[in-house]
Amino acid sequence: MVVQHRPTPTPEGHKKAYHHGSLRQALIDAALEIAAQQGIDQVTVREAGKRAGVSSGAPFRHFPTKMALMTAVAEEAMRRFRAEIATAMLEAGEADPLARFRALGAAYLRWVINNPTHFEVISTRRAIDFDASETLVRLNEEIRGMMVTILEDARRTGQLRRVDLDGAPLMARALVYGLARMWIDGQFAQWGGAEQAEALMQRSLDDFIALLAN
Amino acid sequence: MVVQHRPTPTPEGHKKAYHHGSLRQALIDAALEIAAQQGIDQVTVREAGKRAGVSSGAPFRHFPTKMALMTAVAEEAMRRFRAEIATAMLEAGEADPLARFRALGAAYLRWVINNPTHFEVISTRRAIDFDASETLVRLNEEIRGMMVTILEDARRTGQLRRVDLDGAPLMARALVYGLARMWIDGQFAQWGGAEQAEALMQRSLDDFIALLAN
DNA sequence: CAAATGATGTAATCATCACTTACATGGACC
DNA sequence: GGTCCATGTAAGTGATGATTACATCATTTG
Repeated sequence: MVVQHRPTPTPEGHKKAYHHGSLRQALIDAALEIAAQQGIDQVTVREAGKRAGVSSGAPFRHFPTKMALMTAVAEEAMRRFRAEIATAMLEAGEADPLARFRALGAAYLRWVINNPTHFEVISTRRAIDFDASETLVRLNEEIRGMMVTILEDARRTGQLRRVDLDGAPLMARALVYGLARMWIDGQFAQWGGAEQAEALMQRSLDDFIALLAN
Repeated sequence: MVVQHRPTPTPEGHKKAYHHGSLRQALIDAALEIAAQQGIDQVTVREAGKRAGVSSGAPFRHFPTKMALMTAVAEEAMRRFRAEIATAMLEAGEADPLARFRALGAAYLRWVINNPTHFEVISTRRAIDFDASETLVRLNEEIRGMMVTILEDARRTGQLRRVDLDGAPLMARALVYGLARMWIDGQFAQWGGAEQAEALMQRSLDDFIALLAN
């Protein structure tokens, strides 16, 4: 269920307050929930309002358009996505660059498999106004930067084969993004469920790293 | 404008016929046109009917739902896509397998860049019922089959490095699909227009082939 | 040839959606 | 206590997918 956000929790038995308290966040949470449960196209402003316990017009006090709401949803999703990757990077610690690259790719793909519709929101930019959100642009750039830095490290320590510095990051991004989108777009369906797909993806990642390695 | 399909052309001066003649194909063409001009989400059954010169209810005589219309649209798009790739394969002729693989990838990516919304229809399966269409399943499998065959040839002739037979095709697909979707999803926007994006993609393809090659 | 038939169109209608407008509520500040 | 204003409600607008009842006309058939 949707978590009710109230800075001053209503005591038991009190009648419903006219003002929600933190409707904005409640709407974002509700939209994330609808997306996860029923898919991105099933998210409606009305339903988000309903789950937050307000009327169909109330959300428009906080978001001028549905796209603005979905953009806020994307920011929340992107924060979670980046957090998962950052955690994996911390766990990878001082491993060699290609091992760190593998950890990053694996964390990326695992999050996508576990949160397909949330990844769809942030990757397919159809429902959001990506460039209007500094947060989205920054977080996206941070994730890209991590990958570039790792591959630079790999090159500096002589782990990379004969690919120039510009070539490897784009290739790596395209591969990981391609695997992720193949999952989102249902092109892994015939190969079984999430576990099997994740295994195939990680194997592809390993194959790629084997090609990259010196 | 939308081409009017009439098996028995109406003589000049005649009043408009009550029956369209080939409304089904006209609707598909109209939907393709709307998608190309205004994006996939702007396609409405009403507008497709309007461009075909019929009322808003007429399309439902030929397609039970909007999804059925979009599935037919996807079939037409997929036919064109496969035709472009098949032509490139013919032109590549008897070249060595990796050169043929490059030609396939380049043709794939070129078509995507020139027909972004049409590729979006067939890759993002959100608006269509992919599995319900034998045509879509077959054409998709044909394209995938071409790539697998080429990479098998490459392996047989000793062109491939140390990747097993299962690994290379998935990696190759994911890379090409990833580049294509990055374009569709607007992740190449900061790097310039279509020409520059195509150059970057083909360079990535070349880098990948260099890694694959023995 | 003329009537029956069925495919294919129209017009009107419905429910749902994003979004708007007019008004109601109640907390914060003086 | 009174005023202001952010935030909510209720009702309504126009677009859309889809349905229904009816109109038209090509084709078949006696």
